[in-house]
Amino acid sequence: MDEQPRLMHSHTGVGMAGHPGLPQHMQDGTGGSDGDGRKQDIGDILQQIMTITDQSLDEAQARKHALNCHRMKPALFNVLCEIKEKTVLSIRGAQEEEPPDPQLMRLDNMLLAEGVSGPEKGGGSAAAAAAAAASGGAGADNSAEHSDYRAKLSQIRQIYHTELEKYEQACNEFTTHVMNLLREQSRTRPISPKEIERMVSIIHRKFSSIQMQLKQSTCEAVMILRSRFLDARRKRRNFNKQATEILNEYFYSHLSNPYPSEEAKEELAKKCAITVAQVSNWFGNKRIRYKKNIGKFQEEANMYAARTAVNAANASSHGSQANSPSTPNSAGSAGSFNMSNSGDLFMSVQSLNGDSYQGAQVGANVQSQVDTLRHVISQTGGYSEGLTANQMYSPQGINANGGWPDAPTPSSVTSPTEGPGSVHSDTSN
DNA sequence: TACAATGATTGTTT
DNA sequence: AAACAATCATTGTA
Repeated sequence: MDEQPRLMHSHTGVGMAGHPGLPQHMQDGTGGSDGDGRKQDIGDILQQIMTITDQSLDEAQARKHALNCHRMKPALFNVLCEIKEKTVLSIRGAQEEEPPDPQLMRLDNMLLAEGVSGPEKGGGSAAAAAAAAASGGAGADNSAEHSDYRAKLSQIRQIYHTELEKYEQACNEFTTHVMNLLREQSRTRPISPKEIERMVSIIHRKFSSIQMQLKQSTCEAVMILRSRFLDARRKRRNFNKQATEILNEYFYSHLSNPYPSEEAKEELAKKCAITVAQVSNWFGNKRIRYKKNIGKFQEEANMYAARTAVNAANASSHGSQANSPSTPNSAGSAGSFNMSNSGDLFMSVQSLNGDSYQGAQVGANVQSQVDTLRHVISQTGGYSEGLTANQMYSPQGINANGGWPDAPTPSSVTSPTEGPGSVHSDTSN
């Protein structure tokens, strides 16, 4: 590729350097035609080359100086530069364009997004927020983990920045060194400023490839950190007792249709201090595990049913005795709704024994009361054995293939009345 | 330490 | 898009 220029360098270099010391017949160009003479000249030149290392520094400097002062030197030098420019640049010109490396851009983007590069504080908190969102956890109880995560991240960040700085410094040092060297040599060797620039850009490219390795390993470290700290599956915490109770109360009081609407989920999430997604997960898990082994959950079901029944009974008796609006817990309308539907409620319960019961056609509040009262009946009637209770629950709640009846969810049918208020009244206490 | 319980994820189905 | 089913990984307990 650059064989030609290199040959030219060495040739001209030797020729020029040896110029002051050449035999006279070479210098005035008279001995060129003589074959024996030429051989002799070449022998002389070789001899000079061989002894070049024996020269003292002063001697070399003197030769250099003589060379620089030669009257033909500037013109000749320019010509050499020109020739070199043409050959070298035309060869290398093609590969000059450097398209932005997509991988490098990807790494840069990721480092920026993770808060490793970019502004210190904003980046860090943004990453932490993103992490919080990704993990889907409640902000309050894993803030400790997040601070731990942030600490580790800033550690990575610090290493990254010191390394990056080191690389940059080394790159600059090396660049200036090479530039000085080239500039120095350019006085005796045909090196144009353009070529120096080119050399610098080559150096920068080399160093940036080293930087890319640094970025890559930093990205890997961040990914490992993320998976370690933020993979919710690894870091899961059981919900606290209260949250579990709230969820279970809702589940067992809506046993025939345990599909909370979006509003209900939001309300539950709020009450349990968890996310809506977690509520959905919980209900998904609960439904499937309940269905898989109803017997196992019998005791739990009875317990929650009894508890909710007491609440329901209290509410009913209060209503019939004084017809008072409601407890402070439940909104006035919800309370009166329950009250006014108490008649329907018992009708529904009566019809429970028949096949005509259609959960979807009954208001959700009524439905929850029905679910509750099933348990009440099972308890007060002395049906404490699992088998009897199973007979109470499963035929209505779960269809032949094991799923819940394909009834519309409360939200689609009764959301105006069901919503947060009803959740509240169902699960309060 | 083994095992059950449990929250989350993933892939499939509806 | 939501639900289901299977599975993973952690937590709690005997």
